[in-house]
Parts: sequence; structure tokens; C-alpha cells
Amino acid sequence: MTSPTLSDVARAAGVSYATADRVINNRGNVAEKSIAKVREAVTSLGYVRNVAAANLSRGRIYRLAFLIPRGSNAFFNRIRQHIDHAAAHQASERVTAEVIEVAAFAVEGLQDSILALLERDFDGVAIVGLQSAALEAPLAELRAKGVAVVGLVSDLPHAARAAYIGIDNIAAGRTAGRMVGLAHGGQGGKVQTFAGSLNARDHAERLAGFREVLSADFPQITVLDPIMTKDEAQVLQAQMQKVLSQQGLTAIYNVGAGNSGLIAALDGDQGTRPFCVVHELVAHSRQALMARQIDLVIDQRPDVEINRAFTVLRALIDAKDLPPMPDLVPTVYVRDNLPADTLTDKMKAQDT
Amino acid sequence: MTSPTLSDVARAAGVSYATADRVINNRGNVAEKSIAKVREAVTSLGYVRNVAAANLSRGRIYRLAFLIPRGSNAFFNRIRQHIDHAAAHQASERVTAEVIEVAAFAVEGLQDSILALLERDFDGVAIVGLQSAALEAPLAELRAKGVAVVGLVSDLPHAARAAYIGIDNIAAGRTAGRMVGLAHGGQGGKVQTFAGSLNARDHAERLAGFREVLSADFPQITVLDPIMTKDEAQVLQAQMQKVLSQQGLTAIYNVGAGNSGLIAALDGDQGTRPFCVVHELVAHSRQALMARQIDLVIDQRPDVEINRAFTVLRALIDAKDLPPMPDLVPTVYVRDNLPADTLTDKMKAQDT
DNA sequence: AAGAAAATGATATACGTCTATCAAAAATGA
DNA sequence: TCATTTTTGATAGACGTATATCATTTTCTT
Repeated sequence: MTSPTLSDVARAAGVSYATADRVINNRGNVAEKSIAKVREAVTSLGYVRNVAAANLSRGRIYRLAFLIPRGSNAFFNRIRQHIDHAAAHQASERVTAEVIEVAAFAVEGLQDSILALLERDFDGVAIVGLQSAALEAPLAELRAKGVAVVGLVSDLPHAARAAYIGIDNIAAGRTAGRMVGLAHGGQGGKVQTFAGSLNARDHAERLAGFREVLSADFPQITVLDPIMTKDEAQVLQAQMQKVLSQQGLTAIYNVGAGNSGLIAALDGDQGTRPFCVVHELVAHSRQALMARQIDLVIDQRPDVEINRAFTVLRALIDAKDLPPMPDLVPTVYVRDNLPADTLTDKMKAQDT
Repeated sequence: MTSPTLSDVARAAGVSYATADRVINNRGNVAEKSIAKVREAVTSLGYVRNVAAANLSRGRIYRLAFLIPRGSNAFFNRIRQHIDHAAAHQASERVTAEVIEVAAFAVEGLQDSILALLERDFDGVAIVGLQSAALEAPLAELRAKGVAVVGLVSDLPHAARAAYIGIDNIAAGRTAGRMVGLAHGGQGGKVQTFAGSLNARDHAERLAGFREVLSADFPQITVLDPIMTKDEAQVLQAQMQKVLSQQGLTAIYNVGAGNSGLIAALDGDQGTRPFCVVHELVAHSRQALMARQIDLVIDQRPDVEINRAFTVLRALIDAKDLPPMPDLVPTVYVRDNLPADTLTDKMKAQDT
């Protein structure tokens, strides 16, 4: 009933433990036919290496780092929270995670931080990235040292990372577009869009996806060019106030941050307001959903992303394949399917 | 840099390893002041038990069982798939999972299967349950044996399980209602609902949530009484054909299964069709979304549920608290935010 | 066939914890 | 104070794997 050990495999294969070990850990200097015998015994016995024992023996620890933009952005605060939370729970599995704050959206700052990582002994790093060739060299050095590198939320140069963990922003924009289209119930309309900056790749992608769907499937709806906000709440609030006075505006879509300003602008105007879609479920967007000030939130599930980052990094470090994980898709929230508020009762168990 | 061991704790506390061990594992026969000294050393050193070593030493294995309704239902096929997949990946952590098929929706069958579990040595069991007092006694026996019991997808009697892993079906129905409401764009309409049976608690709850939202927030939309389908595709197809010929039908909502019939009925009729919402993303509902035969799928993310079931059962067995996990919420799919098709490329890695 | 090279076997130690045993020391009761 | 109970210390083996060393056997060269 108990699972076979490597000694069992060795015995079944008719070789010594040492040889079986040489095969399992590719130490070389083994005859082909011994390799074959051991492989055969492995499959016939259904041997799987006991990872607990292996890690114990190796004294393996996983030292992870997360490079996250500095600042008080609600979304990244949530990300930081999830990292700390996940790290606390994996401490018993010898996983440590350090959050390193980086100047937001500055290539040089990020570059310096990556170079600084070289001095430290990390096994894996998750980076909220930028698409800049300037990052390729330092990342290559990092990977040459054997550090696993993944992009988080915002991708790194493709060749410079082993995986990207984040949603497809075109799909996110398309989803928003679909929802805005549906909400017009076949009627025409006019949508005002907002973005932080079109240099931010995720913003540009969301907007493109949004336009794609509306022009293809809802041609009777006009999409106005985005108003740039630098993701600042004040800018959004001021612009919103102007925009709301326009006639015939049927919907609003903000691909970026700064939603507290957007919501503040809506707070006054209590007549019929346009259909409002924003990104990221945080305290104020959640509250605005409940208060019916906005209609829809498209969320990237940072909790899922962080879990996935830990899992992927560990798998990369162990060079094994990935365990099953939920797929990352843009999630649609309305006021009726909100998750429990993890800020107020973070550690809430699911049990009775 | 390396984390402290129990020997370190003992040394710091000025007691022997044996005493430290007695405290850590509550073996009793320890003086209060020794307990205090050890506890203090634990917190000051930040000691956390190395679970890998502990499990290795104990020879711990997690024998899990899943009681799933028998039959060819696409949703439960997906569930079974996810269980097998997750089990395969946890084999290296000494987790075994056995899927036990049970007569679908029959209290006596389920009762017998639970009694049969008593003869086997399982550590944890996840059961797709029914709300029946007849299950309470056998489940109590099971739990008395020290077996962790959780309800999966459909809850068990509240007192008879340690946790429920599944979505809130009222929220799912409310979400569907919200979407149908929004899709009317302020206009009136008439919605035809379908259900397998109102004795199935999840169906009744979804319908109730659906009605709640529409009557409260979209009173200009009429919700017609559900047509009962026993979740059979043929029945759905026949009834749909009748219903589609009616005038003024603006939306359709099926809270239950059998959607292949619903879709087949829509296939002929290529004019303007009502807004269609169904539950559970499976091969045919996915295809129908892509083919624009239906508009929305509300999914309970069985992959997430299964992951969660494994995690919760292990935590219950180890009597430790729960690691961070994504919340379970009804997920809204449109044709733009579908996950990668896990049936065709199941093991697909996320990396480049 | 002799010598070199490659492959194999036997074995020991370590990882951190659990579990058990036995002897020794300290606290308690009368 | 002596006997009893409670508490403590010391230590050893086991879990399954990783890693290393050294001696021995097999295979290859020419």
C-alpha cells in the first residue's frame, strides 16, 4: 500500500541504489542498459520521488523576490498584501518572499533594481515589468545565474522571462466592450473612454480590445477618443464633470486607475447616469458597485495571480511541470457576485 | 540565514530536545515554566515546524475520496477530470484521491456509499451532497472516525460537514438576473426560465436570486415561470422550439443542465433571438458562445473548486489553518474572456 | 592480453522531525 | 526524611532522498 522508494526501484531493476540514484538524478557515467532497466522499474512500480524527503535532504529553500511599483496605488497595495499573506503561509515549506519596491514605471529605476538583485541570492523573481530593451541585459545576467524570472501583471521583454503571469489585456478590453454593447440593448449610444497613458501597454491593449468589439458587433455605438488622466483621481474627477454635462453619453469606460475621482464625480449627479465600467476591484470600486454608482468592474484577480506566481516560480526552480491552477481570465464583477471582503476579514476560514 | 530547528529552540530555551518536543507536540507531563520557556524561544527565534520533515518522519499520506454522481453529465465529467489531474500532480506529496461514483441525486444511494466509506481508511472525503437528514447519522459516524468531511458543489446537511466548497447559488442567480436586466438597456421584456427540478436546491436558489434582482431593479421585465426539464436535452429542445415561436420573448435563462438541447433549438432559428444565459462552461456551451448562439455563461469554476477541495481537506487533516486561496464566485463568461480550452491542451504550461 | 577507462556496488553521513525508551533529577506528599 | 510521582535529559532508530567516497568489476583500446 505504501509507495515505492528508490531502493525498491533499484532492487526491481537489479542494480544498486547508487546506480538507480545516478539514473534518477542524471549524474552520468551509467550504461545505457542500466538506464533502461531503471526507467522500466520506475514506470512499472509507479515510482515518484518523495519531494518532501528530497527537499529535506537538499536543505532546499526557495528565496523569492517580488519587484512591485512603489506608491499608494490601491491595486498594488492589494498585490503586496496578497504576497505577504501567501508568504506567511508558505513559511512552513521553506519559502521566503521579499517585496522590493521600485520607482513606478521608470525604466532606469527598474533596471537598477534588477542589477541589485544580482548581489542577492534569490532563487526566483517576479517582476512587474515594462517593455524595454534596456531590461534585457540585466535580466539575462540574472537568468544566467540560475534565477527563475517571471513577468507579473505587466510583461517583460518576451525573451527575458520564463513566463508571464497576468491577464490578456486585449481580452479584458474586449470583455468590457461586450458588456457595454450588451447594456445598450440594441440601441445606439456614445461611449467616453479614459486612459492613464497610451504608452502603458496594458492601457493601449484594453482600449484596442474594447474598440474591436464595439466596432465589429455594435456599430451603432460611437466610441469617443480616450481622455488622458495619468491615472490621477483629480484629473478624472475634473474631466468627468465636464463629460457628464454632454448630451447623449450612454457609457463610460476607464481602462486605467484613479477611479476614486471618477466615482466622486458621479456622486453628485443623481439622475440617469451613463453605464460605467472600470478596472480592478478595490475598496472604492467595490463600494461604488454596491452604491450603484458604477455598473461593472473588470478585475484581474490579483490573489489568483500571486498564487500562480508562487506556484510557477517553485515549479521553475524545481524544473518540474506545473500543477493544475485556475486559468487567468478577466473577471466580471457586478454587485451580485462580489467575493467576501478580504480586507476586513482576511483570514476568514470557509468552514462552519 | 537558515531557519531554526527544534534543536535550536531547545538550546535557546535551555531545555533538552525531548522537552521541547513534548511542548511542541503537546505530549503532556511538562512543567508550566518549561512550556513557557519553549514557547518564548519559539516566538523569539521564529521557529516553524518543517512540515516536509515531519510528514516524512510520520510517513503521512493523505487518502482522499470524492463522491461524485455517476453519469455522463458534462459538468461532472469535467469535475472528474480535474480531480484526476490534481491527484496526479499531488502524488509526489503523498496524496491519493479516489473518485467514487454514486447514483445521481438518490439519497439512499448516497447513504450507502457513505456507509461503505466507513470500511475504508480515508483521511478526508469530499461529497457532492444532498440536503437530507438521512445522511446525518452516517456522516457523524465517519467524522467520529476522524475523517474530514466537506460538501462539494452541492452542500450536505450543515452540521454534518466541516466546510462547503461551492458557489453561492443565490448569487449566481442574481448575477444572471443582473446581466439579463442590463442587456435590456432600460427597455421592457419577457424572460422564459428553465429548470431541471425545483427540488434541487441549487436550481431553486438560482431562480430565486434571478427573480430577486429582476423584480427589484428591472420591474419592466416579466419573468415567466420555469419550464421543468429534468435536465434532459431532448425536453429542453422540444420546449425551446415551442417557446421561440412566442411573440415578445426577449431573454432565456436556464438554471440547470441539458444545454445541448437548448442550443440545438437555437441552431435553426437564425433571426433575432432572445438574449440567452446558461450555466457551466463545457464543450457545447463554449462552442455556442463562440458561435453567438448564446450570450453568457455563468460558471462555477470547477477547477478552482477542486483545487480548493484538496487544499481544504489537507488543512483539515493537518488541523492547520487555510492557506490563501482564490474566492469562489460565480464567473461570467462571454465570448471574449474564455479561458484556454483545457480539454484540448490540458497540460499546457504557461511559459514561452 | 595488459592497461586504461568506464561503470557499478557498498556504504556512510546528513537533512529535521517523530516516537520511544530508560535513567536521572526534581518536586511533591506524608 | 523517605517514598512516590512528576518532570527532564540523553539517545537511538526511522522516514526517503542527496551526495560523496572508495573499492571492485566490467568494458574498451590497441
